[in-house]
Amino acid sequence: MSDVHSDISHDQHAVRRQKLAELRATGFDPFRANVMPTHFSAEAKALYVEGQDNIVGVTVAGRLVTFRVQGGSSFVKIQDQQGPIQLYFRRDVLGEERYGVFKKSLDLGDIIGATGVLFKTKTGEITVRVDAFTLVSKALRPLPEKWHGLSDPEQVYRQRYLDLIVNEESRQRLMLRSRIVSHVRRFLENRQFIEVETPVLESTAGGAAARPFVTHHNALNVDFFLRIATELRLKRLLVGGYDRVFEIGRIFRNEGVSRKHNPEFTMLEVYQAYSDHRGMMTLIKDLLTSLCRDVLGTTKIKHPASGQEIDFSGEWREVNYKDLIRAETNDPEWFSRSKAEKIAKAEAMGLAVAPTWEEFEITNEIFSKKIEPTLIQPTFVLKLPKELCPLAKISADDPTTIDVFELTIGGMEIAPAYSEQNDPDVQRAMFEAQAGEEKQNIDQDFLLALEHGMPPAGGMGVGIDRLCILLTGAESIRDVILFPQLRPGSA
RNA sequence: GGGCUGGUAGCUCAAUGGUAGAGCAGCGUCCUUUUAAGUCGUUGGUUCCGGGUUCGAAUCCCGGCCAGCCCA
Repeated sequence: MSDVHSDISHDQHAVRRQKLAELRATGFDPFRANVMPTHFSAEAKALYVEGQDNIVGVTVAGRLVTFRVQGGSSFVKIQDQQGPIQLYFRRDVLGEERYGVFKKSLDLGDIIGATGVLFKTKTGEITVRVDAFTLVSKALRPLPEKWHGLSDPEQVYRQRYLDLIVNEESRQRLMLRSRIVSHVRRFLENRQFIEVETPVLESTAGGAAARPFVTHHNALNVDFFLRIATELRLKRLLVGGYDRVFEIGRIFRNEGVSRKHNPEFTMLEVYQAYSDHRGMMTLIKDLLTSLCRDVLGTTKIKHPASGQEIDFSGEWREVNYKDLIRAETNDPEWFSRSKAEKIAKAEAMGLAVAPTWEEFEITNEIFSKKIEPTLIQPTFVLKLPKELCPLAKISADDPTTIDVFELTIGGMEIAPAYSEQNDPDVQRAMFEAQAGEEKQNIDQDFLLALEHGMPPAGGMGVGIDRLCILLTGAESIRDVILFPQLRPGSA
């Protein structure tokens, strides 16, 4: 090309558009073409019979991710949902014209279908020798580099599709999340739990202590809150006679983002009539060990933050909240100390506490900052102070604590569970104590439901995102959420 | 919200006040079992945005945007 100004070889977008235009000029439009694959990549490879080359025919389809041309024969790889499969193109099989189209019109990133027969290369890779191929989508933008992949975290999150194409680790990790959620569903369904869906838009946001998002319904002209928990809805279903019920639902909390927090996240809540928090301990242990066994294939997983190995087999530690506090403060009389003494000790331990804090908040600061991060192996923390969970039953042997556990693994709270409060009068009193001046925020309709009688029940919440962090060895919640929340910006 | 770090070619990264480079990708050759294929040649830049200092700024200063980490 003699005209310097028309040289577009440096502009990959323009080059690809030109290739598309040239294809269309021959009467072929890839965006009007399609292919009917007979197998996914892994399925196709599984059909190969050792020593039986060029017998089994398949049609596969996927994105071109490697491209190695060597004269009259070429190896490429395409990738589908199940991973990559190698294709082998030969000039003497395809003919001069089609082989020319293959070499000149296709680019990395294009989506193609190919029909051919399976064989094994001399290096032992099961490969499709291509008899025919079709371009079914032209990629007008180049893929990120094949070796280093895509590592800019901003682009990984904003353009997750690129991350999924080029970073095998991300693809596997996010696939694993789908399998984890699927397993949780099957596990609970096998135990007669019923999956339900409850409203995201609520007129009072209850069931947890968190700041809600507010939105507006135009036709009704009222504000709604996005739910911060599914608890109060699911308990209404216990009243309604659904004895075992669960929801895997998106929860919204209007708080900061961090390695462990996304403003919208997924929570499993499970309620089982005639059970209690001890029953929930058995349930969560069975659930997690079956997840390890059936999905991960191991009961020992690496915990990158601590360098330890978390072992899900064997007995799980059970320890009372108050005992952990007494040990950490080295003070058997901690719970009878004055507020001033508690503040002084907490500050001596390097914690920032404000004089306006309640005593249980000071104590809980010690738990969440000093103790929780050290609980790497699966640990049931039992008998929490009653102020921390106003929806649980008071312990029979200690009226300052409640019948709950918090399952902590890898230094993270994974699952709190309660013996659910079903006394409507006690529940009302606890709501009122918690609400203080904000009595209008009390969910009166929930209290009405309790007055109709709720069976005794165990209930549990499981943070699915945190569970996935743990089971996939991820370092951030953003790595187990397909599209994590970011500030609006252009990709 | 505060502190620290970063933003340079499509991607991964160099260039520490003096002509912005490399690898991969792209473009043009050679090559019929490759595995980050190889080979010869070659194009490509609003250095995140806006000001300022300077003879001269990717680099120093101020402001802003976005991201990551830590803290609240």
